[in-house]
Amino acid sequence: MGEAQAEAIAPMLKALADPVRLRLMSMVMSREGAEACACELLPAFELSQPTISHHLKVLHESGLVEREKRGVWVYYRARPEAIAALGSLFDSVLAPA
Amino acid sequence: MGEAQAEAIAPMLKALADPVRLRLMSMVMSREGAEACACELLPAFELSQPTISHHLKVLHESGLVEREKRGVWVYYRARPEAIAALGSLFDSVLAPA
DNA sequence: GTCAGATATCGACATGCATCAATATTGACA
DNA sequence: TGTCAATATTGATGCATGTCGATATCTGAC
Repeated sequence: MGEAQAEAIAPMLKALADPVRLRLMSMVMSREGAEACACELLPAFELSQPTISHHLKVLHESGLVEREKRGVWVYYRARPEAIAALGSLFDSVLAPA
Repeated sequence: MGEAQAEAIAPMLKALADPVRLRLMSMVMSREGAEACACELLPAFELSQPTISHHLKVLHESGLVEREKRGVWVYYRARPEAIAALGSLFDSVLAPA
């Protein structure tokens, strides 16, 4: 794996490498259509609303989820391309030679 | 995914979520027997020896690699259990419902 | 237009992290 | 025993990050 590829993928791993964001991502993936409203996610944590908003922003900026505002609510949906990129990372890097 | 499981897996992702460590892990996996000598890894980076030693320590403490000293050299080998744990993470968390 | 609720941003704080130079440790060998 | 090479540890520094309270922004309803 080249330096450029490593620099490209590391941010996605970094976004997932936090227990809160891992659970957020898991919750999003488990919803119908891999989509969840921020209002459903917040009550699952004993953290402040700004903190959850921050974590969702990190997931969004890493490309793992996309954001869509519907009225007052904001929905986060998993981006299949990003998931696929992580999958191929495992195939190419974490599979024994 | 529960809070406990997230807290358990996040450190392994965190260990991988650095470009240098991702390349180190990739290099280890690509060697015969998924094992590499620290002396082969160091020259591949334009980083100081202590820095590479530090990154290898992080990979080791996360459980991704094991360490074996043979004479003056230290060999790092991938731990299949850890790789498998990451694989099942993707199956259970990053697969759409 | 005002109000209430959902979400985001800001500013601050403490902690963690990547990196290095300097030094210590370890092991082979003469 | 003494030296050299490989690796680890220490201490320091600058930067990133997780968290919060306070506040701002947006949107629908009245």
